[in-house]
Amino acid sequence: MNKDHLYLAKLRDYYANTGVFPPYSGIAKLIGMRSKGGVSAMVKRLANAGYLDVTSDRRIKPQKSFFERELFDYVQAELPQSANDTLAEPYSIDEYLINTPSRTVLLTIKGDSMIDAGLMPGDVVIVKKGAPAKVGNIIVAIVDGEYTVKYLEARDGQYYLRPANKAYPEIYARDHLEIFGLVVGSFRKY
Amino acid sequence: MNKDHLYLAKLRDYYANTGVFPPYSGIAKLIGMRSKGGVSAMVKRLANAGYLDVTSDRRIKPQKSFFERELFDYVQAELPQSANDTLAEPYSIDEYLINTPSRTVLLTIKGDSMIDAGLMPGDVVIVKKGAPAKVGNIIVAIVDGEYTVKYLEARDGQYYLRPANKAYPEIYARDHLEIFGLVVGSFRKY
DNA sequence: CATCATATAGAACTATCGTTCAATATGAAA
DNA sequence: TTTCATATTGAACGATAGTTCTATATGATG
Repeated sequence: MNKDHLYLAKLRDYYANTGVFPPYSGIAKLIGMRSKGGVSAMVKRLANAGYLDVTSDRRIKPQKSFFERELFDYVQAELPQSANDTLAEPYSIDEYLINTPSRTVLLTIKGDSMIDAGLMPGDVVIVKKGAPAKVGNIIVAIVDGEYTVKYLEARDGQYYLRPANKAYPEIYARDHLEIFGLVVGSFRKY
Repeated sequence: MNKDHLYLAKLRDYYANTGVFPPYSGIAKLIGMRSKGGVSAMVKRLANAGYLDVTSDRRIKPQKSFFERELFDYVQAELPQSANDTLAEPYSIDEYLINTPSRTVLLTIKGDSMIDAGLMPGDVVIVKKGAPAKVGNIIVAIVDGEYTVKYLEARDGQYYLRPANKAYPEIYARDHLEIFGLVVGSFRKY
């Protein structure tokens, strides 16, 4: 068992903070090595394992696996903090939430009209532009030139928008309901 | 008026795709300059403007402003226009939500005890292990060997757990309240 | 304990990086 | 147009990066 996962953890923290990797001498200091040669070997191992990529101009590039996180299960609560975390699955948040980057847009929730759907003011929703929406889906519609996040509903063959908050009225389009995109996810930072 | 904002745009795109900056010769090619000297000057300008930072070991580091535009533009730029969307790359949600990967863990919400806080069953919370928690924060505690996500509250100098759902009772620890970590964010997929 | 594979130390080496500076280009203001 | 400030070119320079190789350390396994 080698210490590469420890090194990887430090590299991840450093990169998350700075957005850059240090030079090999700096990495050595960071992970507690004394030689650049050792770093070079370690980087190659992490590259082989799919976490990093070394470009032709000798720069370290993070790969997908570099951003994977551990998804814990409730069951594991009793388990002591073992070094081996085989029970936690790797998980990439961006990959999980977004699969068509070019058609995907982020939008910040304003107001509490969707609060019963768990969308609080300040939450960011992930919107897939032009995706087909069904009744019951949360969508982004354009009403009076403004974007609105609401449930898409239908009555008597006519679509309308329903907020997830009884304090707000349902919205009926005059003639045509303009749908901007489908809400496929959301996130929030405390 | 100089072209720095164009250069910045290209650097942003490149960085969003790769997670790294090219060497100055590569930047020159990228932005259509013919000399590294010009790049050097341009980088200094962008650093002065607060977008970049040049470290003592001559590495280019993105600053906060470097990422600002993307979130901002996504929210606002989309509003007036509806079709014009070549400003590609989504900024990394992962980067936004997580800054200490090694101490960060994901946990799936079970049940609706935190539903008034906008945490629905199936949502994933981002937990910073061992982070200091204050009263009013949402935390992950270990109760009877299971993870529980609740508000941390205090009464008469004693900590207890409060669900965000009136149908659930408050939880008082027998002797010691074991806190696993602090909830710093959450996300959800529809 | 001895053996073997792998990881790290350390130093020497070369490529390449970013800096610098003078000359030139660009472009706004008068 | 002329003037003036700023941007860019291009080449030379020194510094430092990462590679490489050997020796040593580490640590697992028998």
